[in-house]
Amino acid sequence: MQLELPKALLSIDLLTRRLAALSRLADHERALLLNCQQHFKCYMAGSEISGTQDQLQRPRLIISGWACRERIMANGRRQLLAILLPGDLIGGCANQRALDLVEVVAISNVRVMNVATLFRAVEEHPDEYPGIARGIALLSFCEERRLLDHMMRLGSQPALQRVAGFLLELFQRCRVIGYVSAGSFVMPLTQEMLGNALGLSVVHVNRVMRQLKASHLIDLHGGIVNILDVAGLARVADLPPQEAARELKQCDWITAAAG
Amino acid sequence: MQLELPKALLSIDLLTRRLAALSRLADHERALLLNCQQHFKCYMAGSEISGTQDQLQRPRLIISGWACRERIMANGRRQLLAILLPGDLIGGCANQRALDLVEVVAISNVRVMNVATLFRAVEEHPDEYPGIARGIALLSFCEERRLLDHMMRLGSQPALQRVAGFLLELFQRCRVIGYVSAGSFVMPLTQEMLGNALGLSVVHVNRVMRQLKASHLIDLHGGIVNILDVAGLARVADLPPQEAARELKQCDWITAAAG
DNA sequence: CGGGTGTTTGAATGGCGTCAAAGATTGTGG
DNA sequence: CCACAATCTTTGACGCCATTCAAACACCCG
Repeated sequence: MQLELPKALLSIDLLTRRLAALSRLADHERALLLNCQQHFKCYMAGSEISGTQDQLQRPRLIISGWACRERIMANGRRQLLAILLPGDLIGGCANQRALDLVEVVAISNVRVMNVATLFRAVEEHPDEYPGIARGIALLSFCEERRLLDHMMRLGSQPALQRVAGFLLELFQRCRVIGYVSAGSFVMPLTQEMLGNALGLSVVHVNRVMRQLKASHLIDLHGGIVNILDVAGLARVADLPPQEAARELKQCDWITAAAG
Repeated sequence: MQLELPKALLSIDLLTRRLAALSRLADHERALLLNCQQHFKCYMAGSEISGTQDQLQRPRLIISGWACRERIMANGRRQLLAILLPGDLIGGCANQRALDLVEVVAISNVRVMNVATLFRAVEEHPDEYPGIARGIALLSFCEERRLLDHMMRLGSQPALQRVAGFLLELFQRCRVIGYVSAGSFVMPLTQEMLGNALGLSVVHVNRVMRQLKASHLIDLHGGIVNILDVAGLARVADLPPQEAARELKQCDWITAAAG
């Protein structure tokens, strides 16, 4: 499924894919994306990618690995507000978003690429790159929408549906970026992190996972999640079926390009 | 505390105050705000101010009354994502925010004012009205920050601290717009609505309120909340003291103008 | 091999939801 | 003005979902 291409091509291609799934890109826009290759940077799992202090957030693209936006309360509890996957953007929102003041931490080893020159080019000539501008705005829009979805989980759903909905979201997002094969994807989240994201204790996350496994909805071994029954999972998560496939349009784009 | 001024002056003054608290306004910017008086519209308590369908969200300012952004799950549960007070804006975010796709419902009777011409003027001549543009962006920023705060409550706090923190937020916001007198403000939220906002049952909201009253932190009669001990409430809500007074800068502006 | 980290399971406690029913409050019409 | 309905608040009893504590079990790495 993953072709062996030069690393740089693959990485910028990731952004091109995501943008193209959300917006129409002209040829000169694709060319700009290719020209904006910049230096990479790696972060070890657990290290801070972007802190609360950093005033000027440089726009960066996650190339590989998982990260999260996390806030820590005075009582010491951590809350993961969002999970960031390859193809997601950090920072770079001209009109400051509150989300950009939240600490970003690497979950697994993470490679990011600076996309400051790309952003500058688009900001300075917005009329020349309308497709990219629109795509970037939509990426931000999608993240905000996911944030609201997560808020609904935390406020109005019991543990089982929370976990089911969350796994489904991760599954669909991984599909979009081509990280799902045969219904499985690698999930580098410990159950403690899942708990911190979902407002549940480690122990109870474990129990719920067991329940989902027993219901033959998912399978889970060694950090690899296998979604056995998407529709069933969506039913448990209390999602309208249309909602469950919301990001599927992007997915279609990917699969068409791959086929 | 509330002077008897012509209604129209008071209403546009509300926006001027909020913007001035966040950004420096030049004289011609204040003049623009005065010139952008537009027709008002009233909504009965419980009616929908802005639906999910409305594609083109007109920017509107809440002049009086409370509203909320609410989403309803497939299982029928309501989740109030945000409370909107006089001086808050609905819609009008050029680059679509996901929040603007959430239904806005009037809690009490609500009067809103169309601010489309103001927004258009600022969008078409951004260099001419930098203060207003910045102020509007910051208003949106503040709402997003409150959204994240609320998410922290839902995900990482038990009932008592949730309610305490929420009441404190409402208190501070009411102060900023001059709706607090002698530590009290009118809160037109039923305990059921509080529950829907905080992810708690009506019954349990009631119990927690009783507990807060017994601790002499708040008093509550006939829809009027009296905050007896701000610091104590902040302690219960597990907020760092500095955080509790976060919007106080705006408050200072108001009190200085009133004094 | 041993230590560290993550997973899994049990038992006990408690926070919070549900059910039910009795006040309190407000608004409406006679 | 009172009567009545409707809505909201308050309280008790009960049960379940989820947390906590504790300990055993797996896995990875030096």
